[in-house]
Amino acid sequence: MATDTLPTPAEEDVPPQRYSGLLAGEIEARWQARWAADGTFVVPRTTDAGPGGKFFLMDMFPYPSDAGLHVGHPLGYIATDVYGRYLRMTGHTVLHTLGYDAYGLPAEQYAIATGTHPRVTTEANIARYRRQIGRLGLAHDPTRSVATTDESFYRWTQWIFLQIYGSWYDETQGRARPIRDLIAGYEAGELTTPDGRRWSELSSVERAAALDARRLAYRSKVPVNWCPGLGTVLANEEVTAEGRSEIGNFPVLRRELTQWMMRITAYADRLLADLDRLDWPESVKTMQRNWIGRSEGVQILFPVEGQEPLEVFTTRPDTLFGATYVVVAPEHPLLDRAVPEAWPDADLPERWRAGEASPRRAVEAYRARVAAMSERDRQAATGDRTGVFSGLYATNPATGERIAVFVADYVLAGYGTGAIMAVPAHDQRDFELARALDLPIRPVVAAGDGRDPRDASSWADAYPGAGELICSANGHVSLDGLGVDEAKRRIVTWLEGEGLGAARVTYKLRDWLFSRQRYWGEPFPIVYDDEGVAHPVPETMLPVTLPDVDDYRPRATDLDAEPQPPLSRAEEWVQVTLDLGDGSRRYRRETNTMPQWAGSCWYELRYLDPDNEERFVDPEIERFWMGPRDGDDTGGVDLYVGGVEHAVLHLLYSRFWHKVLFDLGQLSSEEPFRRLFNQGYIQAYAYTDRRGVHVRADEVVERDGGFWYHDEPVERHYGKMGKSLKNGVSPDEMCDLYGADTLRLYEMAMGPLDVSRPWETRAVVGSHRFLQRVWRNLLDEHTGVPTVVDEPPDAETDRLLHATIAAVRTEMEHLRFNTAIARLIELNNHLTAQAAPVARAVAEPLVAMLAPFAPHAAEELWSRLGHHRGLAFEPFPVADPAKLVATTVTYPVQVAGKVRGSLEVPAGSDEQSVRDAALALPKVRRALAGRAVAKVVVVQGRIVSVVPAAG
RNA sequence: GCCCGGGUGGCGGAAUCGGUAGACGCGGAGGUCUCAAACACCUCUGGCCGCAAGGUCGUGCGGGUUCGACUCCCGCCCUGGGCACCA
Repeated sequence: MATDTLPTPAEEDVPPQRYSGLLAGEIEARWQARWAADGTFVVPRTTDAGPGGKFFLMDMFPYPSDAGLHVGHPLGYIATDVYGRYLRMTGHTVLHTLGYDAYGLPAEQYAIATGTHPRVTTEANIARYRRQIGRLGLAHDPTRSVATTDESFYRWTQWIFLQIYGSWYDETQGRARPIRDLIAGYEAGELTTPDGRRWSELSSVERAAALDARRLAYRSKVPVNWCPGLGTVLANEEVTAEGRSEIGNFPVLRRELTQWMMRITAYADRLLADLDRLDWPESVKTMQRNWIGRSEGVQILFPVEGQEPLEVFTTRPDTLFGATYVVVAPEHPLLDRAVPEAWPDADLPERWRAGEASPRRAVEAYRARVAAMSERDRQAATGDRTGVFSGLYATNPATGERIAVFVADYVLAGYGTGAIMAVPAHDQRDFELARALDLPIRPVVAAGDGRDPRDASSWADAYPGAGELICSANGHVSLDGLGVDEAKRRIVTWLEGEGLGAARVTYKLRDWLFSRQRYWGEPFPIVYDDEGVAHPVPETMLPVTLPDVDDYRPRATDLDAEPQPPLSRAEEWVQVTLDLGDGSRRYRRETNTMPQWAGSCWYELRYLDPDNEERFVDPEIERFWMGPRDGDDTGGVDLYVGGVEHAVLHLLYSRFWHKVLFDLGQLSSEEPFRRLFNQGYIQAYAYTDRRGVHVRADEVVERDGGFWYHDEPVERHYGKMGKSLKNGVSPDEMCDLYGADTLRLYEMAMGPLDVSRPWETRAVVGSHRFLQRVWRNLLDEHTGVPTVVDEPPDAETDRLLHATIAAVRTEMEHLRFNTAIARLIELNNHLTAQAAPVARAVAEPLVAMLAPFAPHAAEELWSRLGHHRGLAFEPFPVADPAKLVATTVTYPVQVAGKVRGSLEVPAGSDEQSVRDAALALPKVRRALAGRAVAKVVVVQGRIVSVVPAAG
């Protein structure tokens, strides 16, 4: 817009000391400089908080993107800052800082596109974030702001990796232990090696393998999303629905590759159980519970002709008599060795054979087809059930029947045992395959929904519900007539007695794929010897620094080649001569890097002790800030605020690392985050013209019930704020226009913290006007001199002040900043309406209460009111209980449930006098219209309800 | 499909041990100031009927409990999010 070409309006019209955006900007710069110079918010490296206690306050740290901030980003940061400032004013020692999650893909992709080193991009982005966030006046400790890309930080990320690598999970003790205990256990014969041989009989390579089999960080061949075009594996969310890479649109295949894994599944039960001890939103706990996916079932052995018995997992052992076939996952190892060369029977149904000449060919074709599909495709294809006969037969251990073993993609290799007993009558998926391949369906639970309980031929779907067991007896056990739960118990008892099965708990949670074929991440502190055995890099040699390379691109190779991470081409770095205790030898470094989650798994700990060069965190300091408080407390950060998008991954991974470190005696706290709060998001309207192209949202006007862009009608929708929708608003713009204090106040006033809401730039002026009015009530707008008087306030104002203090304190404690602000506005509106000089005894508490929200303006007012010490550590006002007691009470009076009048009586009036006064009200008498009074309800201090007689 | 949230004026929201629905803010209308505009300030602002006094309807929909229901109970509808072949 072209305002800058118009004559400047007469500035002298505006009083020089009016609280304008310009003045706010000047004040803010001044106070920020003073806080920085005085080190106001630097937290001493203390382990003594004094009588007020300590508080460790944290935000989820940002990834510094090149797009910079929009006004939605700092919502949580402002909220924690407001709360932190309140806590300081109520005597707490507050630890609050902000670091940067600086490894990540965008910087790497920018490097691929432009050749700029990711470190250059990242550092520039961090600097920009610091400047933008700094303008908001957040009371962070600047000396504790870390970045995950700092050598002094990732050195300890690598160190923690080595701790995990150097540990195993002792199931009997339910905790991680150092690997040397495992070696001792193997040596002493207390623990059996994977293949059962004695430790002393194993070669060095075999010993390494025996240890790797139980390490918490281990290498394994796992199916991954392999993208040959990009030369890397991809995360599921980087693969499109069409099974191609989001970037470049290359085909993505499922492929088994050797990758680093973290044995998070060892912690499944503790990660689940300890959720109950955390003060987290119930929704996040539920998501984690679902993700961990504990289910109790039974593992049952099905004998297979000519083979080892097949183990299946089921949660419905009660339906064992209805198992008419068995299904194994396409990846099941049984298929690698046991599939026969020829069909066992000449007259097999055509559909079982999939048109192939032999089971081996049928299974191979099926496996190849499944392997070519992405996980997504595989799950999308639920409509058409497919499967082939393996040529093998098993025996149902309950009925003794010979039943066929099928291969079908709906059975997943990674869950349970990768094999199921199919009960088509009572499982929908089994039912569908049975219908598709014409397999027998035998009901064993009587359906109570009207269908024929004994003949499934007319059923439209499976019956998964409860009911009475039928057709479920052999010579040794009978379930007939039992309910599902009782039948489960009885069959399990029988199976266990026969040695055919055992109760087992299974989890959906999988081990964590921890390596990436990328450049911009933490190198693994691992080297390999000539035999391919992995060795940890000694702690004293950390960090293993990330070398420079000239090409950040993962190498595009042919389909079958192993991926070549960018680091593999840094030959001088890869080849290393080390003395690991047996003399100098040549080793090759691990060339994968860690995933972006690594740094965020432990950054809260580094905030505590960022300069420590001896340890990742000093134990005393960790105990002080994060240690458990009482019997069942887990310890952890006192309040962690961030978006709900991290409900599962980040918050599960960091819990896992924390627990490992706790088990190893490195930490006193059992959980990283004692209390979690999810803030909502700020979203924004976006507008498209009739071509569907986004137009600049800040140039759209609302008129005649529609939206217009340069006199063209446009359509409005709602979405994320950002460049692509042309609806971004930066905090800088708001600071320029109104000042940071206004922006802070607006973001806190627009709604409860946990609720998402639309941004509305034109509404920001409301918060600005409020500050302007406070300013005008306390200072002369022309001279800037305080106008407050030392006389005491009138009784009404005094009561309102104390009621406000009490209310604001309550709201602040509960993070309800929007209603706290509303109370402050009400108090100030009252002062405005009085149109008289404000008493100092009101002005000062008002300024102090404003300080958490608008710290710069509050400091400025505080100082102009004659205080030389800053406001940051001034005590928050305390309400005088004597002044909270009202002298009169106003009762609304209802007649027949409708409010007809109101009644003011002295506080403490007895019920009888309230009732009499209410009935005497003319409006009440009129509403009664001559009817008799059946009953009068008087709720002390609340309401009077008059019930007229019927008729 | 399963599991969590959430539906209140034109808009963001307030009020839930059941007790005057719409605090506070935006927007809107009118006014003051100004040559004028912007800023600022003042008044009004849920719908309908009414000159007014007042009446009446009203918290997604339909029932219920109660002197009294946004709040509790039953049955729906809509919507945001998470998970999704987990045997």
